[in-house]
Amino acid sequence: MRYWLMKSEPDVYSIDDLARDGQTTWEGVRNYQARNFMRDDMRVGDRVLFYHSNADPAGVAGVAEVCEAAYPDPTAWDPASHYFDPGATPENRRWLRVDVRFVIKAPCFVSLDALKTDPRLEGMYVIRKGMRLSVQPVEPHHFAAVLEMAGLPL
DNA sequence: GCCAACGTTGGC
DNA sequence: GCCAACGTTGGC
Repeated sequence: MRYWLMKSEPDVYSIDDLARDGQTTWEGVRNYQARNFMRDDMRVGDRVLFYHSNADPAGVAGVAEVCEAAYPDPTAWDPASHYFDPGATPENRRWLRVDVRFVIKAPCFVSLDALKTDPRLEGMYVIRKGMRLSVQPVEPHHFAAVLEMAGLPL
């Protein structure tokens, strides 16, 4: 099993929205590196740190699980979609999405500041300067440390 | 809302 | 293939 961190703006879709819905489609990824991670390395059952970005505070708000592996994202060739990409067509679909299901909300929200100050998390992608990837792999020992900080069992 | 850091685009 | 211009991300 692999571990991931996925960013969502809570004003758009928060951990509480996922708890309510139980499951969601992770559409709108428009970065090739993030897409390639989903396409090449993300599998059903992988665990995901659900991260609130562009939030006050930003940080890890809960855990999700991949429940459907990467498949084409139809919003890419839908002109009415916010995520429409003129370069994508039904012939060259370009972008992918996955489905994730709710696992648990963190009893203790783990702020970005807390992530930055814990020495166990040295080198974690999300705390690197300028790291904007919305889908990023997480080392198993980093994942375990974040779970502990969140007050969650392994 | 500001703006630094990045990624993408397109002219050449 | 370079690189300037532009758009986006996301912390603050």
